[in-house]
Formats: sequence, C-alpha cells, structure tokens
Amino acid sequence: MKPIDILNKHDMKRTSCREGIIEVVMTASQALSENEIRERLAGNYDRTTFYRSFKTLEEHNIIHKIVVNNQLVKYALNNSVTHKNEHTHFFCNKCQSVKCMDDVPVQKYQLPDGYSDNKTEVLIKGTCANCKTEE
Amino acid sequence: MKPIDILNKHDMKRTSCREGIIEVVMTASQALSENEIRERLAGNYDRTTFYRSFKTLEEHNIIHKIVVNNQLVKYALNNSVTHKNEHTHFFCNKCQSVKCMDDVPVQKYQLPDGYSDNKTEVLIKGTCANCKTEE
DNA sequence: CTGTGTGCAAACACTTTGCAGGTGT
DNA sequence: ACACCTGCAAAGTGTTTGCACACAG
Repeated sequence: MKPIDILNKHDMKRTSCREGIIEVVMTASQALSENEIRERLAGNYDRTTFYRSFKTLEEHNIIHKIVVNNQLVKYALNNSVTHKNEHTHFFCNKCQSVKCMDDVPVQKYQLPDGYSDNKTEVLIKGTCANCKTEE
Repeated sequence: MKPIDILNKHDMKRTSCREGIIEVVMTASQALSENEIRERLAGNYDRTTFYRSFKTLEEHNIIHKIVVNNQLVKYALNNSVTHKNEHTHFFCNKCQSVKCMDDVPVQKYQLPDGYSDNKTEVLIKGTCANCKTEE
C-alpha cells in the first residue's frame, strides 16, 4: 500500500509532509527519530509541523512512538502484524538504533488484585546484531 | 538502614540534599517525580542540584529512574529485592502514579540471533487499584 | 586544606500554542 | 468556499554547563 492510499483510507488530507513521513518510515528497517526522518525527507518542514503530523498520524494508528528515554523518541510504522499483537522494542546501546521486534511478542504479566492493564511496553536494551559483529 | 548509612556505604559525602532525597524516596510507597520529591523535602534546593543528585544517586545504584514518557520521569529507591531481580513498573493512566511491582518480575524474551540483551524495561499502563475502586 | 557539592545565571533542547496565510477537497 | 494544514513567533518546560562559593572529610 502506498502512503497516499493510507491517508485516503483514514480520511486524512493528502499533504506532502504526511505523505513524506509515511514514505520514510515505511521504507525504513528501523524506527527513526524526528531528525532522521527530516534528513531523509525531500521537502523541508518546520518542527511544529512535524510534531503535529506525528501526533495526527499516531492518533490514526498509522505510526507509533517509542520513547527510549526522555531525550530520545523514535517513530515506526504500524504494520498489520504489529497492529494485531503488541511487540517489543529493541534499543542498541552502541548505535542507538531502535527496532520493532515483530517476532518477539509482549508477554502477559499477572498483576495484583485491583490492577487492570491496558497496554504493556517492553523495551529491551542491549547490543544489536550489527554492532555485535563489529566487536 | 538510614539515609546516612546508605551514603556512607557508597563512600558518598553526606549532604542534606542527598540525605533528604533518600529519606523521601525511602518512605514513599510509589515512585516520585522531581516536584513530588521537592514538596516533601524540608530544605529548598535548586533544580540543578536535584538533577545532579539524582544522577549521582543513580550511578551509585541507590535509586533508579522510570521514564513514563518524554515529559514524565519518576524516581524510586533500589531495595534489596529490586536490586536482585528486575521488576516491572506500573503506570496508572488516571492518577499518573508509578509503582514498582516488586512481585511482578520481568520475563525473559528470546531475541533473534546476534542480539544480546542487557536490560529489559517493562512499563505496564492501566488503572491502579485505588482508581479502580473509585469508579 | 582539598575535593566535591551547591546555587545562580545562562544556554540549549524539546514541545506546545496562537495566529495569519496557504492548500487540499 | 471551507476546513484544515503549515510556518512563524513566542512561550513554557526539561536539562545541561560554567563559574564562584560553601561545605564535608
């Protein structure tokens, strides 16, 4: 499916910024930060526009946000797989990359009485396959 | 163990700010934000001092940081239990509280070849027991 | 006394908001 | 034409750094 189709499907206006963001995260093999997305984008957009676009795209369940820490936020496309099962995220301490582990589902946690869970976020930190081989 | 003993054990200078922070997180039943800690503290300290104290205390494994999102960070004491097993954190969407779930250990995740994990962070979002009963 | 912690000022980064003007449908 | 998206400016918040002074050991 092309970026335009995705926007149409969600009844969203087809603007070059949105289309570009979707295009970039779609072709990326990893989650990308705002800056990484900007670098790969043809046009130049204001940060405000980015923030608003990310927010809108997230609200429409087209992308999701991964908060590594309070200084590093990345975005990735929601594909049909990740949309069904919650997946874990992997953060490489060396190259700072974030990857959606579509094949590593979030496990179920048994909470004490009275607690109800809505969403469980799992961030696994370590060394990725790329950095491992470079050692 | 008292705050002073903890500082001594880690060869850290015994300052009123550090002592106060430890005292507060020690007696708290939940993780606390910088502001929540400030409110409960006798003396008045500069934000800079807080940031540096948190950083130092974290480096010495006395407290740990819980990043809920890029706008909300909380701190909690490392007790002997949590220091041994990694534990999960619970965030209540209603009252915004964060609790260390010492009885809910982090599960093991099987990663693809080449990946090695170092630390796994689990943040469960939902409704806490308090907010549940108030519905 | 010496090294380290603290307070203050400033700078920097991230994020949000208001408003005017431009663009998609 | 109308709704909504974008860019710019500004403000609010979170965080870091440099420097002078204070304090613990």
